[in-house]
Amino acid sequence: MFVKVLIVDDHDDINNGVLEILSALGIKNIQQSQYCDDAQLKIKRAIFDKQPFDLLITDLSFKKDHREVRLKNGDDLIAALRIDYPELPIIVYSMIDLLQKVRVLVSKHNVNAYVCKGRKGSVELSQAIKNVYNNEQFLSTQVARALSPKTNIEIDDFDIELVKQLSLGQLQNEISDYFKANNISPSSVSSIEKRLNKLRIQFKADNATHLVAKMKDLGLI
Amino acid sequence: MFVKVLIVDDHDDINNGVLEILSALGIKNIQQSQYCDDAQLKIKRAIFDKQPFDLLITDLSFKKDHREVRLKNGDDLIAALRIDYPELPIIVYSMIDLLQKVRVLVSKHNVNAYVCKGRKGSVELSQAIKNVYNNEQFLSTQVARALSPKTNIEIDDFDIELVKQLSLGQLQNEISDYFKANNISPSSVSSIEKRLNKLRIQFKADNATHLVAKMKDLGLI
DNA sequence: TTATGTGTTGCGGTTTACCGTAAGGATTGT
DNA sequence: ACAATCCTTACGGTAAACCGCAACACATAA
Repeated sequence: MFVKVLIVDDHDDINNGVLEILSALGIKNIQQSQYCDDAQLKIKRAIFDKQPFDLLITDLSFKKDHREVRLKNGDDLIAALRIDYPELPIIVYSMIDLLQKVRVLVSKHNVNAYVCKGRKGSVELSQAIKNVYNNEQFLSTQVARALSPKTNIEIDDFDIELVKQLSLGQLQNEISDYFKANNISPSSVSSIEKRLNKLRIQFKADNATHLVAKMKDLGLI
Repeated sequence: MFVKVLIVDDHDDINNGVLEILSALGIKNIQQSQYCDDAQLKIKRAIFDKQPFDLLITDLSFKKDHREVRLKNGDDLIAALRIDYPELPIIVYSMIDLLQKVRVLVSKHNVNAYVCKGRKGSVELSQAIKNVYNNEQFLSTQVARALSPKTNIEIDDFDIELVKQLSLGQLQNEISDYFKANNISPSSVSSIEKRLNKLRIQFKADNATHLVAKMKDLGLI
């Protein structure tokens, strides 16, 4: 089993909960961080000390507080770590159960497991740890279909960016200018209208505001 | 100290975390629920059995799953309980740190304490339990100012309802009709425009879509 | 090569949002 | 009672969103 594990979660009680799960699995050397910046430092330092962590369990959402931080959430942390340590086993333990999120983390950042906090969170986390130790992937049942090929990934990064701009109060022609300036294609107002129309149909939204609200609810933007 | 306590939270690890805190305070009789409906039943049953709970600690957000539920979140549970048991001490233990939320729960539903999950969640929860036992209120520092009178409660239920309708894709004249039908005043399109304008200025939003996005981020709608 | 489909762009017309102004009604204070 | 003020409503003009149509570019397949 894993020997040295780092838990990163800003909730102190979850931190403790995870700690218990690890203890139950016989893992002795457990460290915790409530900030992503700290986590990154600890991992670097551990390698420098020739006693690297062999598993990272991290949340995604971190509350802002008085402290200035560089890595503001788990996504940042994972992205930063993957540059230097592509082989470090990572388990995400998060409340977020969006397929899009899982997809990006697993396919883009090679996260080894994605466990959703919830009614059976700790049971699943325990299983995930065992799986990852055996070089197997683990996904919570709610998000298991994230990677199944039949899932229509009809909406792409362009769509996300487009709606995000809308949610920031940008007008369609402002978005068009923005896309032109950033070499994002298509960029014409007409194309933007068309995409939005497609998205409105897809999400059964009556207008742009409705669309933004729905996509925010889904956590897509 | 309290003798019999009910914890309601759908996250099993938090449930365990809270359980530990209670144990540390010497509380022996602790029960848990992962569903609000169950919690309500347990409380009713306990009274029927002449062994009522003397403290409730509950989350607000509950994930949907396969089960049909009547009380879909902590707000529902609290509202339902307050009808029958206005004296039951209630501590809310939630991730939500919105002043508006705290305000409603404390002033409208007489919640005895509001603790935000976070970096010091369990420490604060422990303190909250002690306070409530001594008939004192407790609010996490992040939301303590929720009840301070100087907090401008400029936005009222009308504003919330208005923006919520917008987020549902309703047009301004549809909202006007809706308000007329439900005897909500003011109801004219002109007044709706004016209110929205006020809100846009207040929230520094460029247009309705932007406003909805911002208010959703703040959890106001 | 032509044909066919897909995606991008442009344009005109209609609807809705946005903004200022002004009139009428209700409330408050004197 | 009166005036001052605030709130509600109506209206008109402009900007933006929405919608359908058509032209063009590009790729793929017959």
